[in-house]
Amino acid sequence: MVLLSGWRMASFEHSGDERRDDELHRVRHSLAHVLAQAVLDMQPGATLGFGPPIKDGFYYDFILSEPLTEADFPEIERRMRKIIKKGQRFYREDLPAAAALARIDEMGEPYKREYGAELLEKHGLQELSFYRNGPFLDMCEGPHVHTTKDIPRDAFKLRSVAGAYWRGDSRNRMMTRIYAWAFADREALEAHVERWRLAQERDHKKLGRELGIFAIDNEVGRGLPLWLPNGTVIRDELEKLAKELEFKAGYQRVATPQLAREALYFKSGHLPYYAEDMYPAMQVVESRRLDDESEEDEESAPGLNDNAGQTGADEADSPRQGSRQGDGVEKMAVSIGSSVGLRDRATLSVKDAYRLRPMNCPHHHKVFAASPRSYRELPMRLAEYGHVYRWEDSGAVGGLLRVRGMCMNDAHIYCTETQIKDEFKAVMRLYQRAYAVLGLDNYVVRLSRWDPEDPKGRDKYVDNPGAWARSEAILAEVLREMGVNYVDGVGEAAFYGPKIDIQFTTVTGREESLSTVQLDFSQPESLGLRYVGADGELHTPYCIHRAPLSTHERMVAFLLEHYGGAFPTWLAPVQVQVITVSERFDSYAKTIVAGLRERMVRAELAPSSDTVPKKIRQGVTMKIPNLLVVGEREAAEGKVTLRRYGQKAQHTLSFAAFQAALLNTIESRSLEFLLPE
RNA sequence: GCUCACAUAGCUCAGUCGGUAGAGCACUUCCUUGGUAAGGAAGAGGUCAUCGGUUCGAAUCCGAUUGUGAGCACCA
Repeated sequence: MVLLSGWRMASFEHSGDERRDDELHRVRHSLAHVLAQAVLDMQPGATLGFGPPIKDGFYYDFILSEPLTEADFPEIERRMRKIIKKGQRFYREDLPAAAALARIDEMGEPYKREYGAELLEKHGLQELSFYRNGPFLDMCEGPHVHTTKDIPRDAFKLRSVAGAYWRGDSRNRMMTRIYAWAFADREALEAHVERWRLAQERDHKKLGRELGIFAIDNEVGRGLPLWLPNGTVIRDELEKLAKELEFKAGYQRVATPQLAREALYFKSGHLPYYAEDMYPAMQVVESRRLDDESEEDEESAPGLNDNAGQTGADEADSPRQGSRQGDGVEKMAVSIGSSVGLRDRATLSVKDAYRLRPMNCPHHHKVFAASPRSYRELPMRLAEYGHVYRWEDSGAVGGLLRVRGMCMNDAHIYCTETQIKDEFKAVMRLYQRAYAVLGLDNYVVRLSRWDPEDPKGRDKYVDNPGAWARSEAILAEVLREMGVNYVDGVGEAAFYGPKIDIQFTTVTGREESLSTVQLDFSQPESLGLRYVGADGELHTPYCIHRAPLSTHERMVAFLLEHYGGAFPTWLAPVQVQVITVSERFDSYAKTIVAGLRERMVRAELAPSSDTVPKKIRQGVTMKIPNLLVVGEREAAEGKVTLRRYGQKAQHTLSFAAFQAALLNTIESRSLEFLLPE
């Protein structure tokens, strides 16, 4: 290896950042270069994007002439190991702006060129750094290992190939991204892969099928889950919990329809801001037969598609609307009324249009508006587990996490400005209580703010900078006063105001919002909500939107993964299963089951034709929390033998004692079974 | 929506070179009455996602569509 002038050995530089200087970080970053070298070796014309280290390894983005698939992984890995074995040294060179750009031009890397120019111009860098190892040259800020021999050859594994937009912007070209795991040694890699494999076992889609929680049928529709009996039990229990907590917190329940006329959604701001996320309109069409001789109304026939003309929606401006037509949206528009004989000579006009609701708030606002309100009624807290429907992108829909029809633990709190903080705190306490009951503690609180710099700003957020600043300050104050740690989420706000979101990570490593509390300074005004203040004047209330228990869909998905399907007794679809040692004890078992069911315990008798081990196995497979084994010993003395899920130790106790303990466990929603002293 | 992969029984999967479909579990019936993770036997169950093409012949090869998964973008 000839050391070019200007190049120095990589290991001499230090960035001063402790994490970045971390050895594993260097190894991962260097492996990304080794991967790129191997891929360029196989496809000499490939173009490079970014190739950074990530939390469990690294990736590299390419534009390839021939698609790579996972079938190519063994060959790529083989070449990578070969490169590592060569002991290529990493050399660094810093070039001043002009020379750096010339160097990138020589490299023929248009994406590196774009980024390099941006670093120099926007970020004001004076020079750019380059790294070379063997024949591979990359514009890169480092750091790297000293030589490829410093990279363990058996501690990385290519994971998956995926598409990713250049600079994370869907207007840009899609590149091919290769993800890989990488660790300090083989044991760490294998342990990680094993943890990852175990996590897949907890995937809610797998557990949901195995435990009979939900099913999705394509004839019903994508993202429209069917709740099976076991899943419906969990929903009912969650609703019961929410209703109790909300009743105690002074909420009132309401019930409102799942659709409304379009005009409501123009006023609320949903159609101007979120039309592309709503199901298409259901149009009420009026048809009138034409006489053969009078054809003057011919041009009004296209009115069937002329939704905008009727409603004022400027949907032509929505860039996504056009692309969705291929998705069958046009065909889904429903004609109500006289659709008979449309092929005959008839003229059509849209009389009215309805939309499935994407959110419950406009309906609740209308409940508020149903009668004149006084400040004495505030804060008014209106709650409903409301069904909403959203036209999620096809690529986003999956399992219970992203669905097109969902049921939300929703409520809207109407209050005065001075009440906002206390109400927000009360909501935060309510979700903290709910989470404590459910045993959830692995979440992150995010203050979701608007992004005034967002190029799509006007289309994405209500344009009222002063209100944004005030409301964001109130939320930050609430969090500070409550001593809640939170992360900043610029650009994560709702269109009508900032939010406090509770973020969870799924077993597959994806972060999703579970709960949300939002401050709305926009909708009450646009819907003309008013109350009479102490001063006798009309005022507009503030509105807090909140969903501590999320949607049933998302909450059950998280709970399935959180508990690994083994629900605490109060939530379990089957709380007790009775297993008889022989059919001779069926009548005793039936008495037990009937007694428990009389007290609303979800108890069942296992089928009697199976052997005891088989019945135990099935009960365990279904993750039933409490199995009761009864035979001669128990029947004679009115006892039961309790076998708790996941525990070898068993307890034989009188049925009366068991029942009392069980009812206590359920009543208190304990995560553990409360055995008698 | 985008990139890549995948689609065989309710579930998990096999199916060779293109020659007319297989296993285990689950299900049904019968036998077994068994004390802590699969007792035994028999039976039933498939338009190989859909549509089209190539071929004497397609689960198998090609194309389109739909769906699923991973990732990206999106996410009230």
